[in-house]
Amino acid sequence: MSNTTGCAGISEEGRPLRADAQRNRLRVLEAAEAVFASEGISVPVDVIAEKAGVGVGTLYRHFPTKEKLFEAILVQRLEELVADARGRLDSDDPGAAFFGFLRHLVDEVVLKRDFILAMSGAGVEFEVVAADAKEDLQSAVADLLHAAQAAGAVRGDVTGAVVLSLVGGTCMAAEGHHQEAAPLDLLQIICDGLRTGETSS
Amino acid sequence: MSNTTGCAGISEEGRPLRADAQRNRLRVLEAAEAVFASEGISVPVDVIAEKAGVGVGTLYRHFPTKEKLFEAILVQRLEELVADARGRLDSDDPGAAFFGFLRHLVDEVVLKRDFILAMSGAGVEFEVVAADAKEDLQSAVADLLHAAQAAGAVRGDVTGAVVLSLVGGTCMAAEGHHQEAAPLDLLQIICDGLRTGETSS
DNA sequence: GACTATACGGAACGTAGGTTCCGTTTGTCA
DNA sequence: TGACAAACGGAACCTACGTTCCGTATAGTC
Repeated sequence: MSNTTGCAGISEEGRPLRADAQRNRLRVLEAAEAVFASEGISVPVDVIAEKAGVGVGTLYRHFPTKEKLFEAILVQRLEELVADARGRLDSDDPGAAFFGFLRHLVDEVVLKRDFILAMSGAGVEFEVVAADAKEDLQSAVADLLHAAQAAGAVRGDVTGAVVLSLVGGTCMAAEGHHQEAAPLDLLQIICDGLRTGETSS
Repeated sequence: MSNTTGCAGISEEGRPLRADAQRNRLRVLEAAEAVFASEGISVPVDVIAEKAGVGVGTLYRHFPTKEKLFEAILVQRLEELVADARGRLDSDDPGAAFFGFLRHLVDEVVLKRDFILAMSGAGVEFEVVAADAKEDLQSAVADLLHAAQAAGAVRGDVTGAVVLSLVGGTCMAAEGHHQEAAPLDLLQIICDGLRTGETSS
């Protein structure tokens, strides 16, 4: 909600941004998105600045902190995911909608290595608080889940948090053991586990 | 195999260690184990040294590098796990043996936050090569898995790598979303997914 | 075209953490 | 007990990285 990405054109205090500033802000965001996705959150800011074709000073003019920059990207991504999830809510096959979204989620996260790491606080130092956006995602997933449960496509004893953890874990695992286990294979098993009737032994 | 832990008593070149050196080496290992487990791999070495009651110089006398120190611990843990897995191999209920080991694995890893992180290369900078030990674990898990599959307790289309990734992911996920999703709940679902007959849609 | 607020670049700063160095201490052996 | 190699401690060093500062460049406006 809180204009973190800046809606590209207006500065923090309402003053309109100069044209070059607007351009650079965008460049930084794009570069950061690409670099974070491919290298992870721990890339030095210089790398981002260079890729964006600006100096670090410029980067810091737009984002007070590396963490804030990352948060801006994170929020944007989470919002996209939420939109996607909401779009599936009025499907007439809630089970397919739910599992389809999980697949989408995994695809997305695997492509953008960075942000699961952040969401799970793996980077340790990063305690990003894109809290609003995160909660939105959680509630959207919970909605999908409940619909799927109501339709009998998913066991009743799981929560949205559990689902998100499972998917997150999958992505993180896939991240590490590079080729060995394809993320979608892992997801398949999890989905099967979610489908099963209640807990066995 | 390759005496990374040092068998406490003999130095790299075969010379016997002085009594105090022997003692300190052990203290460092113990302190490191505890600290890595509770704080993660990124704790400063000073912390470990302090906890061990030695200076950093001493620490470095025994382990040429922070990474090597960690590797020593890692190898030890992996060996324990392998032993545990092997001990379950001659059970007369291969399914229970397999799932029991997974549960043990999760318990262990959750307690020692550090080493899944390392195994999955999440720390980014850490590219620990406890390769031998890791392969041992993989093969032990594969053995358990195959027995369970032969007994019809586990679906046939999964590999040891997949299982390890799933379990690893579970632990990492549980690590992040602290209370929200208990690791054993997550594991339960994964186990159910592994039990199911072959892949559905 | 001139003026000024805005923005830029990148050198410089501060800190954190891994590693090394070396003067001091201590175990071992005769 | 004396001598000496082995080991110790921790200050100092070095590098990496986030962040700040300030002199320079430039978009917007009259």
